[in-house]
Amino acid sequence: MSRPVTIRDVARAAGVHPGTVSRALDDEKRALVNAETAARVLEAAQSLGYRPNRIARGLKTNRSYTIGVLIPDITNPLFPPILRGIEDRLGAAGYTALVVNTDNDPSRERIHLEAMRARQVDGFISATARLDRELLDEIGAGTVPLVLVNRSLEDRSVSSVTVNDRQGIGLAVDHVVGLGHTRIAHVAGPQNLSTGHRRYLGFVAAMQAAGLEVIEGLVRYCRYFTEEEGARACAELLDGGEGPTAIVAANDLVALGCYDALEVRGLSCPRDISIIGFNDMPFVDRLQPPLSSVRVPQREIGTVAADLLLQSLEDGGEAREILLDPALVVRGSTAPPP
Amino acid sequence: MSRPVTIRDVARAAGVHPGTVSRALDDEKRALVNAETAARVLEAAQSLGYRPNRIARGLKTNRSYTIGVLIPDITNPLFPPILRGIEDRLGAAGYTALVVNTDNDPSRERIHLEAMRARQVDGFISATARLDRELLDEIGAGTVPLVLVNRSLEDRSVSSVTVNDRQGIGLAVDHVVGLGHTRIAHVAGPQNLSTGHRRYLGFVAAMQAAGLEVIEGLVRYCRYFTEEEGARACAELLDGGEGPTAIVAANDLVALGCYDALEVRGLSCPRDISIIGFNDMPFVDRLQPPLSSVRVPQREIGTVAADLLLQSLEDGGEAREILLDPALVVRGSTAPPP
DNA sequence: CTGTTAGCGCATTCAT
DNA sequence: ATGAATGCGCTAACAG
Repeated sequence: MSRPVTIRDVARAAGVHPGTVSRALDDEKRALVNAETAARVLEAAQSLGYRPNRIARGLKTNRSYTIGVLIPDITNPLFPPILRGIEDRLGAAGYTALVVNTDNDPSRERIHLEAMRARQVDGFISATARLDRELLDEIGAGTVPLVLVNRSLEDRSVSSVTVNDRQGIGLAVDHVVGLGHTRIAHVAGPQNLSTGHRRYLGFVAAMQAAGLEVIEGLVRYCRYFTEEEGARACAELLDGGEGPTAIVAANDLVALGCYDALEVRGLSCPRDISIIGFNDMPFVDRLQPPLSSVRVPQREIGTVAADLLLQSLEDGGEAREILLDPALVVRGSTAPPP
Repeated sequence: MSRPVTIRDVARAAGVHPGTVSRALDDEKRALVNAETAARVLEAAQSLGYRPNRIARGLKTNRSYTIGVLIPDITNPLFPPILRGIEDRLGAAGYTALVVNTDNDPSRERIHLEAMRARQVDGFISATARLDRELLDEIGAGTVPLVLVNRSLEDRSVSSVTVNDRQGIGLAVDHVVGLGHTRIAHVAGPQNLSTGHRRYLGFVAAMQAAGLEVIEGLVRYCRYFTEEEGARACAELLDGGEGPTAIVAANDLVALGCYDALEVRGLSCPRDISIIGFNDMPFVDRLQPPLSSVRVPQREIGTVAADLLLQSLEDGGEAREILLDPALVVRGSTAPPP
């Protein structure tokens, strides 16, 4: 069981000093070394099957070329494309992603954050809904860059990439308004989550902009972004007696819950009530009826977040907030009011 | 910008030697040190905000507590639950996952594998369809344990966890047979992928076991596990003139393609033709009609794979192959023949 | 029980 | 252009 070959083995084989090998193997410093010698070293390294130990290098250079990625739950269809975007960009730049699921649980977050810091990650990308402010400060206090995904901080102290929720909900509202709806309901997300809250605010703003009243009782709140909560909140809505003709759901999962609530009451979408979601998750085009939704460029969110991080890794520049544009996707779940 | 606090800072603060600090901070070796001293060290570490550098430790101990996870594409709904299972189990054991997407592209695989080895991962979990045999040997030759997910090697030389494809397809075939079908078709997956091939073999075996003939022309092959290929192969099937009454699809995506092909021809599922998928992906229960499928315990695949790896990390035991049981899930896409 | 010493593999001074 | 020496932060073997 042969011990892995080190830079010293290569040095011995090439008949030079380890320091020289280090230089010859470094693209940046190859110039400092005689071309012949360099060639000899390269060849020796090749034939010995030398593999640089980045860990050891990291100890010296204080760079692990590793990025910590915090995700609430990769099982939520929203996150795979984001992670894919992150990973692609990071990989292209020679970085690798350490990925963890936090379930938005502060104690899990803390543990994972600690574990990643201990592994000397060069930066963090967090897609968690609410990284403890305390934890954030802890990170910010250090020199480890951080990029937030799908949320931002009020004080703009850290970089973030988010989709323009307000605009997105505006698209949704304008769409159903254009269809002729006036009694428009909002099944809102959790208000302690920035996306949930911003979408709610966007709904109110869009309604006002359209000259429509936000009817009391036509806004109901989910405690989580789940189908169950969507169904529960939608049931409340339908039992409220205000008779909405369209529902703007805080996201697609919630919209699915609305489908269920309608079905239980024997109502038909879109004949009786139109429903529009948010996120345009995979396969919502195959539901019955196909769900109209607001598409968010998920993969792009990931690539942009990675770019932002890589950049601040290079120049340590200051925090930037990127806002991405959503797009309306009209399918079969929205139609003119009965 | 204060330099991070090291074990030596702690030693100085506690008035002891760095070696002692190292011991006091190690749960396993705390016993070797005076309780009072240990307490003093702990306190000093605490108040200085000491964070051990696992990278440095790894250099010494040759363990990174990091596992490389190779996935074809996290965007494929099959993989998030598996990754989640892996990550949960790994995290509980103090390990963190380095995750990459390979797209089953050998050159990407090689690059990523190299990058992870350079980071001294303690082991690999690969969910890729076909890790180059050469690469495999390269890994196997080293001392880095490897667990394969969703595939195994003919020679059983490396550990793997797979679902019993043969049994799963048997469940599907028996189900439609029980419904009264006899003209049963198989829209098969790529035969160069072990899952695709095993399911095909399983189909043939199950048909024979049921005393049914595998009709020529009622088996069609997809080049990839995608909806497009499913639609294409299913179209071939329908145009073949053999008039199947049931289709056993190699996986859910392929089954979705079959839905499309039927629709194009104005055929109704399940009235004209029954369709059953494989994998039971998220949301297939919400399709129109809800897809009957064979459920594979995806998350469990992940946890078992992680367990296998952790175990071989501990005792270096030999390769084990774990076969997990699938389960039939009957929904609306299967019914008696017309 | 604790201090000493050495060294993991590498990059980087400083000499030469 | 290359060799020598040093140390990143930590653990392990050995003294004492």
